[in-house]
Formats: sequence, structure tokens, C-alpha cells
Amino acid sequence: MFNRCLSSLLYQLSQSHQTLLATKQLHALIITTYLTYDPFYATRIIRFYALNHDLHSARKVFDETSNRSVYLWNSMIRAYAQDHLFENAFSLFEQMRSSEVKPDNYTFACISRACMEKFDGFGLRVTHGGVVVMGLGLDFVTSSALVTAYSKLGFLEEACKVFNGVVEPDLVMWNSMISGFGNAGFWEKGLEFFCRMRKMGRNPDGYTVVGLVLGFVDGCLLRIGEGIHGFCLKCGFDYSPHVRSSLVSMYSRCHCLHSAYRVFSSLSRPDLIHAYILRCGFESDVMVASALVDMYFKCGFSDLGVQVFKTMTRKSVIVYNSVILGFGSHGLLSQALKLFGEMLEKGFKPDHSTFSALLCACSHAGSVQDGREHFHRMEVEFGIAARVEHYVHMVKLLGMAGELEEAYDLIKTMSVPVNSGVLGALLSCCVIHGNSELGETIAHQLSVIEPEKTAYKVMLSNIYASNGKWDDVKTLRDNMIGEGLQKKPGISWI
DNA sequence: CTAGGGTTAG
Repeated sequence: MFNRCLSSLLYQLSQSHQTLLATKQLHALIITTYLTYDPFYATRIIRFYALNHDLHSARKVFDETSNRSVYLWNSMIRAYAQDHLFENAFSLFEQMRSSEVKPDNYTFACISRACMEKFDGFGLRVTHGGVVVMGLGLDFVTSSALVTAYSKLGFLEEACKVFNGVVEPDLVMWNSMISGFGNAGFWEKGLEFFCRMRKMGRNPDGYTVVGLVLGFVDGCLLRIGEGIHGFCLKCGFDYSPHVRSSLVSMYSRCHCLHSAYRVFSSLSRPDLIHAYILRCGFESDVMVASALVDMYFKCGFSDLGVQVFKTMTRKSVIVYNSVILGFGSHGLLSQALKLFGEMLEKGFKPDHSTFSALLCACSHAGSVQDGREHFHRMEVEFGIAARVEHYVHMVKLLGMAGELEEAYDLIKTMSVPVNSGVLGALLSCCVIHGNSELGETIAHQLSVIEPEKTAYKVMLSNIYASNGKWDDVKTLRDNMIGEGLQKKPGISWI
């Protein structure tokens, strides 16, 4: 009886927005009934904690549950991966592999996605290997995640191989493949697959259209884009905010602001089946308007962007982010900061993109003080862990201002893996400020991180040369030649 | 007995 009560309570909670406080109360309730030992309840609690980014509590529940189901493992791994705590996710995965519970198709899907978000092509191949060994090579769930990950990392051929290996791809598989092409800008390929799936009798949905239209990046594709738009209207299958916002972006990329605005305002047009408006209300406005605001700013019509923003009755974090980024990229730092203040006043919770936009604004305006302050506030006041892009902005900001040592110290404190983006940003600042000492250190690190990139070694060799270290130049070049690297046209040797 | 987990936007 009590158990049934709890079940229905859990069900209700899982339907509604779950706050951290409510999760803690629920957790306490479950502890008093000794139900924590049931992996079912433990899984739910972990999920709720994960939604509230309380990974410590989630992990505690995981550790205290001795009877671990696949669900339990997966939810913990997923929690880490979603918060970009990749190291924890991967080490837990390793632990799982040596436990008696075997990873399933969803575990591998999760890990593939984590590799993608970590930009880890090598790890992805290893994961793919594991998938094949486990006999999951033909599974829809795993394969669609692999297709997405491979194509996002630029390995389109591998993505196609995975896709082609599956006999009768389901809708999600098709969508993954088509968005993969779209993302990479291969619009012909996307169209080809779109036609193929329709010939095979598969009906596209909103995801398909969004993925397809992603690849339309040129004015000459306007007619085809309009065709797809017409197709959406005709089918009426899922003329959702996502679809419409991607159409707005598509029209803006194709330089057709008129149509973009038409899609935006189509919500209030009476001739679109009425039921849709009733069903979605004006919630859906938010996403489409965000795309429109973003488009106006990118096209240089900042005032129009602001106007659309002001007319929106219901705003969201996303649209605030768009406008802050819009202001920032036009060098309007004070307006960006003002809007950030307004957003806090209205009770919106900034996310990692908000700070990305703010730091970008600071970096454009060259305001070191504001940059430092907001980087600090992000972690301390808002509990948002800095991601690589935040570091890149800070390094650019500090580096351009000549604070090269501070920038380098910041890199040393990075809790996420240092990549070539961060180091590259610092290196160019070293070059600008003529600091060849630090430049040498950075170029060296870069050539270690990405040994296959000749350009970094050439850069390093040039810096050695400018520092008068001819012996090092010679050793490096001899090594390069030993590795079979030829002098390529386009790369300038001193 | 029950479950979540794979593909869209900035």
C-alpha cells in the first residue's frame, strides 16, 4: 500500500519540474523506507539529482546502492556526461566493464555522445570497436548515436559506414544521417538521403527537416528551401517551434529576410489550421523569436533584433543569450551587461551559454576587468563549471591586453582538457606581443597535443629560429623529415 | 511488477 503511494508520488514528480529541495525530501523519504536498496528508486533519485546538477548527491546514491542494474549504471554515466564531467563518466564506464553488469546499447550510445562532446575522435573509434565486440553493431540506438558522433566530428565516411551497415534503418537513424550531412554542409547528400527514405516509405518528421535544412547555407538554395518549407506546410506533421526556427535560420542564411520574418509571424496567421495555436499557445514563440533575433543581429540589423525582443511577451534564457551575444559581437558591452542585470532581476537563471556570450562581449570590447569579474561569478556565484569555450574567451581577452602570463596561468588551472583552441589563442597573442619565450613553450605544447599537424611544428621551428636556437630548429626538422613529413606548398619555412 | 536511455534550435 505504502509502496504504491510512493510509486504514484514518484511518477507525479517525474512528470513535473523537479527542484533540488523536492528531490532531497524524496530521497529522505526513500531512505526511511529502506527503498534505497531498490535500484529502481535509486535510479529515479539519481536522475532527479542529475537534473539539478547535484552530481555529488547522485554519486552518493549510486555508491550506496549495492544492487546495481544497467539502468542505475547508465543513469549515473549519463549524469556525468551531461554535465561534461567526461573523466568521471569514462572512469565509471571502465568500472562498469569490470563489474558483472554488462553495458547495453544505451550505455554505448551515451559514451559515443560523450566522445563527440569531448571532440575525442580516437575515443569514439575505440567505443565503436567495443560496440562491435559486444554484438551491438546493428542496434538502432547505438548506431544512431555513432552516426551523429562520427559526423559531428567530421568523419562522414565512418558515419555512412555505420548507417549502411544497418538493414532497415528506423526514423531516428535516417534523421541522424541526414543531420550529419546537413551539419557538414553536404546538402546534396542530405537531399539524396531524404529522397531515398521517402522512396522506402519512411515518413519524415520535424527532426528530418531540421537536419536537412541545416546544410542550406547559400542563397542559391533558396528555391529548394522554399520547397521544403512548402512540404512542411502540406504535411503539417510537425510544424513545431524547432522546425520553424530552423526555417528562419535557413532563410537568413539564404539572405531572404522577408521569408524569415514571414515564418516568424506565421504563428498569428489565421490560415494555419487553428488547432496548432490552441495546442502550443504562445510558448512556441520563444524559440522562433530567438532564431529571428539572432538572425537580425548577425545581419547587422541590431535595432530590429532589439525590437523583436521587446515585443516578446514571454522571454526565455535562450533569447536573452541571443541578445547578449548580439550586443557583444557588435562591441556593445555595456548594453550586454545591462541586459544580463535585467535577466537576473527577472529571475532567469543564466547558463553556460549566457557566460559564453558575456565573456565574448568582454573580449570584443577588450574589458579585462569585466571579463575577470564575470568568469569568477560564473563559477562562484552561479556554480557553473567553466568549459573550454569560456577559457578560450578569457585567454583571448587577457592575451590581447598583453596579460600573457595571467592567460597562461589560467590555462594551467583548467579543469577540462587543454585543447588546441585555447593554446592557439594564446600563441597568436604571443606573436602579436612579440613574446617569443612564452610563444616557444606554447608552440611546443601544441605540437605535442596534435603531433599530426605539420603547421604547429613549422610554427615552433620558426619561433626557435627567431629565438636564435638553430640547433633546436635542426633537430625538429630532422625529426619531421624522419617522420616522412615533406615540405608542403603553402607552409612558409624561414 | 515498474524504469531511461539514441536524432532538432542559440
